[in-house]
Amino acid sequence: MIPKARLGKRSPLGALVTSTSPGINLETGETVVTMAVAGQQATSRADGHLGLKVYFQCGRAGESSVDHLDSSPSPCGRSVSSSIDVPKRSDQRSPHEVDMNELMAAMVLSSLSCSPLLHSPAQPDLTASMECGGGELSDSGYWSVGHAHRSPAPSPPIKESDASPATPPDEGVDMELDQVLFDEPAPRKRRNSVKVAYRCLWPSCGKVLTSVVGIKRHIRTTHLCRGGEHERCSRSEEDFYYTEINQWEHPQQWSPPHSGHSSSSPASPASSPSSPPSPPPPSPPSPSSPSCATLSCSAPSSSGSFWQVQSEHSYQAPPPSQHVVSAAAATPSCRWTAPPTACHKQGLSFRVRSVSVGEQWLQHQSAPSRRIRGEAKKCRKVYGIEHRDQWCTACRWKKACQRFLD
DNA sequence: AGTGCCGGGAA
DNA sequence: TTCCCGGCACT
Repeated sequence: MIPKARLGKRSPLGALVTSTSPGINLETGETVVTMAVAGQQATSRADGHLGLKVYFQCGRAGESSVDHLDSSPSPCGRSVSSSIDVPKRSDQRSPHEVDMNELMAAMVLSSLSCSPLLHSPAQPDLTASMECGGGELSDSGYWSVGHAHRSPAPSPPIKESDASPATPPDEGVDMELDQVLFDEPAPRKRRNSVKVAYRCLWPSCGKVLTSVVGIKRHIRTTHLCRGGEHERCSRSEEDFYYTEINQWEHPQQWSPPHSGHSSSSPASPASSPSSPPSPPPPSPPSPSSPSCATLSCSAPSSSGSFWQVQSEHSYQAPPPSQHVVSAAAATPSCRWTAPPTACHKQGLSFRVRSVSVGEQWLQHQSAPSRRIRGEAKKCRKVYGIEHRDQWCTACRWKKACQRFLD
């Protein structure tokens, strides 16, 4: 869900950035996955159990319309559309084969839509696509390699109820935006230099595993569904309870889970997102519950990308003469709180919150361009509008107050 | 609605 | 450069 209020009038990419979530055509039963990134749009349509088609289209988002395979080529000269038609096998395909087709489609989609530098076969889109397609393969085992070595955080769980277009957790898009907006080649870099592990966030657990499958299974079996009575929670809730941790090649940059700095680690019960001693098992996120959706979508993944992104609010940059509050040195109690938490430090008011990459993008949209509203009294408040002549010059000119600095 | 202040225009 | 203000962001 993109809050329209703070998205800004225009995208820094110069184009309307949209991201539609996978939807299911009720008439045809198709699963349609559409991505639109900065003028590129890709649509993946998985024909349920009949076949799989991937549509990819480059062109302006505004003028593009998805070309179906059997339609004539796009009349738009700037649009290049291509499609990959996976041979149909309508006769009793196992779910495994369906998933493999979706996997292939997602791989093709990823290779087409991502920048040439992103050539890893295990793209975050895979996860999104797979899960959007209705089949999460993580339990089958062969996904674990891709998950274990991909750099982005595990994709938020996309439930069947997430077919609503309101919440597109398209991490592929977000990653692209992330790179574009932050001018940061980090994800690409991390791909080569980071090992990924997954840590259980269950209070007083902190188990670290190297694969999503493993950590999910651990959570599901150990914490959530002891005995596996609920099939449902095994599909949805374990994502809440693990986080991705990046182990950099430089060993000193990654502290073990139970090191002395564990107070800042998500495994600490006191600082974990589900810090209450007995965290109520979060109900499966539903589109009708924004807070739940935000939490569920952001908590698992943002924890993983947390280390890279959480201090990038440029408006938090201290004045030249002041100290630097680094992300790593932030108050631990503020770092791992899922709900928005305000930290006040030496007059600086800033928020540290676990957010998804998309949310971070939104924050970066608004944050750098406008300084945070100061809490100090301003000339207007002190002197009142009737004594405007006593205001500082900046206040008189409706500029940032120079007299009562924050 | 009130406030802070960015961006931009006029002098 | 100085001064002013429209309008957005935020509370």
